[in-house]
Amino acid sequence: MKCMYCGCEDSKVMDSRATIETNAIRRRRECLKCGKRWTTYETVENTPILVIKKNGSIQPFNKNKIISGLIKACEKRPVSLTQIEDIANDIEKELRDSLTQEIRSIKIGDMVMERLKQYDEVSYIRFASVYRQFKDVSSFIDFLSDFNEN
Amino acid sequence: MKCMYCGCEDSKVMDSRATIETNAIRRRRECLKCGKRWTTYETVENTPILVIKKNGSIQPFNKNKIISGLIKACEKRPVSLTQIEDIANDIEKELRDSLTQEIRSIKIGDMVMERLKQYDEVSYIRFASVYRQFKDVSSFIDFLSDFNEN
DNA sequence: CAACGAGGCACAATATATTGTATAATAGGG
DNA sequence: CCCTATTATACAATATATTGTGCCTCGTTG
Repeated sequence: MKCMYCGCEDSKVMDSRATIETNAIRRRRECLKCGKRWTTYETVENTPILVIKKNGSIQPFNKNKIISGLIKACEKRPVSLTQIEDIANDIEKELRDSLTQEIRSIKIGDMVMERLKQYDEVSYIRFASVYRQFKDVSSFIDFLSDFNEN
Repeated sequence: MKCMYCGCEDSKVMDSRATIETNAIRRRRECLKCGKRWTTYETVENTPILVIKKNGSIQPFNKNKIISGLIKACEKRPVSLTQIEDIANDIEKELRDSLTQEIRSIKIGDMVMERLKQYDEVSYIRFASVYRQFKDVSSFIDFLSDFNEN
């Protein structure tokens, strides 16, 4: 592996240990040229999560779409960015764990609502009212999906 | 490494190749028990970037703080989420490449302004005007830092 | 539709990583 | 401030990964 300091092409492993969950391997590497050391992690490939929108088109899942929607819904409300990130991370984790190939955008909309309700009723209601113009709540996530192309 | 399918503790490497940039190693693994295969990547550890706020306190850099600030500044403006992400990613990359230990929040504020100006003058001006109440532009990033604790 | 690039698969010879054991340093929690 | 968890470091014996070559498939592109 290339040295992250001098750019030298070769490095050797000084130590390698499994992490607690054994889901990753931590290695301590040393550059063969400059002798500097650094740490690497070997982790399972993050296969993109694909989302099927209501019109049938497919888009890669984008956590920031959820975050941006929640930021607007929670403006001036006691929901911190950290909590918003938690919600989005939690949803991503659940989607990855589900192992389902087909994830429908309607499902993601439901997951956002379900979690937001637990954090702040007002944001939840605002969330619903802001997007009242949509036929149903699930359309919201399609709106988020479209945000990319505006 | 643990099998991502059956949870078995052991797997072996079938194939390992350096990626184009030699910044990572891609391995093809096979579970010794269930025989299923998957791909892993060994990459350099993402060491947290630490930001020194104006009052001297230190916080980990959080890309989402930049994104959330830009989302508000670019509402109803022709700046897409993708472009906002590009700005934030570009800043993170520059910070990582700088190898500077000390990154002051004022610097990040400047970097955001500099890039936003290139994307959309109106958002840039709004950005400046919204935060006019602060003594100077650089205080904005401290505001973002505080968003976590609101 | 042909060309191309990327990824998956296989094999064999060689070089290198892994693992246990042990000590020290550091950061976070109580 | 101490206890604990995590990471860094070292060493030695053993097991395993790496690398070149070649072929196939799939998706993208001109």
